[in-house]
Amino acid sequence: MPTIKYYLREGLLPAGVLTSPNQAHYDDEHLRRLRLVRALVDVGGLSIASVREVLAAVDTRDDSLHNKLGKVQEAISQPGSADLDPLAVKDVQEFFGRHGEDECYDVTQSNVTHMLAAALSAARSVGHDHFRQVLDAYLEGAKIIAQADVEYIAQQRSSDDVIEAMVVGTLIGDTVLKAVRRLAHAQLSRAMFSDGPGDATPN
Amino acid sequence: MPTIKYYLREGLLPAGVLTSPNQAHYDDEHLRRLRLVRALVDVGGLSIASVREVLAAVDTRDDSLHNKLGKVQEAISQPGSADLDPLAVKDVQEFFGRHGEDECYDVTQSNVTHMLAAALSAARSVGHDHFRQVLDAYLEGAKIIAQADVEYIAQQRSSDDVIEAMVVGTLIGDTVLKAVRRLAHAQLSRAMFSDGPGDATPN
DNA sequence: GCTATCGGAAAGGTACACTATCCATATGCG
DNA sequence: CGCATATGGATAGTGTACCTTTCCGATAGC
Repeated sequence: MPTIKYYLREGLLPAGVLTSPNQAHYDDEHLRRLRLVRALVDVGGLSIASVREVLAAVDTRDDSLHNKLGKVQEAISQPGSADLDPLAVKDVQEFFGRHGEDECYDVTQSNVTHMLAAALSAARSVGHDHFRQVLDAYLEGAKIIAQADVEYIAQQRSSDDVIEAMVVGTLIGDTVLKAVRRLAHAQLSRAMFSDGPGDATPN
Repeated sequence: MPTIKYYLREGLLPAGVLTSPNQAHYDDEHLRRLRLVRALVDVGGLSIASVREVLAAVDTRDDSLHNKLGKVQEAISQPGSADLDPLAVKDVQEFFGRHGEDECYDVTQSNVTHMLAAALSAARSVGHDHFRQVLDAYLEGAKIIAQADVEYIAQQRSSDDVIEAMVVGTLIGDTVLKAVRRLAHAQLSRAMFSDGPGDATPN
């Protein structure tokens, strides 16, 4: 309960309707919003400041759906470290060139591309400059996943629901994907290294 | 430099060889380890405590490679919130049943399955109980991605390098995948909603 | 009229990741 | 030899983020 007061103070939740100077009314929409905030913080790992940004983007009224989706995507994608290895930036540009994306993004401009470059930069710094080899396969897998995401989002009725489903699907999807990818790793590791059953328990 | 001292204190870096009471020697291995720690913290988003755990698992000597990989995977997979929606647990079990994984994992036992259940639980709590629809497609995409990961890891020479590549590839790969998935989202959104060029810039 | 509760504001607390200071030793330079 | 500087090791302090507690005045309900 004190946490709710805190979120109200931070502007993450809209104030309730004051029925009297000391009585505010909160409806289901408030509860829904609260749970969304908790999901963003707990599962999405977003900071309070990021959540505020996301909600602001979600609540924007006057914009095309595509643009709004883009803005929300930026808000839910926090950039990595500030200083990038120029070689990593080049890796990203080459990757974009390979897939005809070079005209749509400026690597240093968007949070998403910055995230990608920061990750490859980090890989380079620990001696894994060949990690970029996996990029094409990642995109191939990501396309399948994104297709499912889009299909899921397309089930929503209102465009407000589309936006919210996009936020939830992207952030919770990140975690789901993390877990599923690890399951796939374990499956492959089992297939490759395990001589028989019995030593595949994770503990 | 003060940070290095801090990491030494916290046991994240091995102490240097004391050539004299006030002079310690650090070699390339120390530097490599330091960069690994930085990558885990900065890109992987791991806490200092988690990094310590991961390094302990990495430095374990007496274990089969497969088991060691399993232990390291647990260490780099922090579980979600403690209380899970039982329905979400059932979702995960059904998912496992569908893919013949039901014998290999106890949902509440492993960090990875817990992560998955926590994410689906969060989805349910915000009214997206149908998000589990995407699971099968996620696995399909994840298999392609995991295949690339395994191929990358298999390039390593020593089994120590395999373990390290697995840590780096998994954690940095998480971020890379996050970014690539968002790119795929944008691509699809562009294809679906954009009437023409010009409004596809993220800013 | 009396108590319990609520909204709102301000101060306090906790956890984490550093960072700064101190001190004794000891090395390198003149 | 003597002295400034640097180093390892320990202790204490800093900054940030996310809550939590406390207080206050007003009112709702009995």
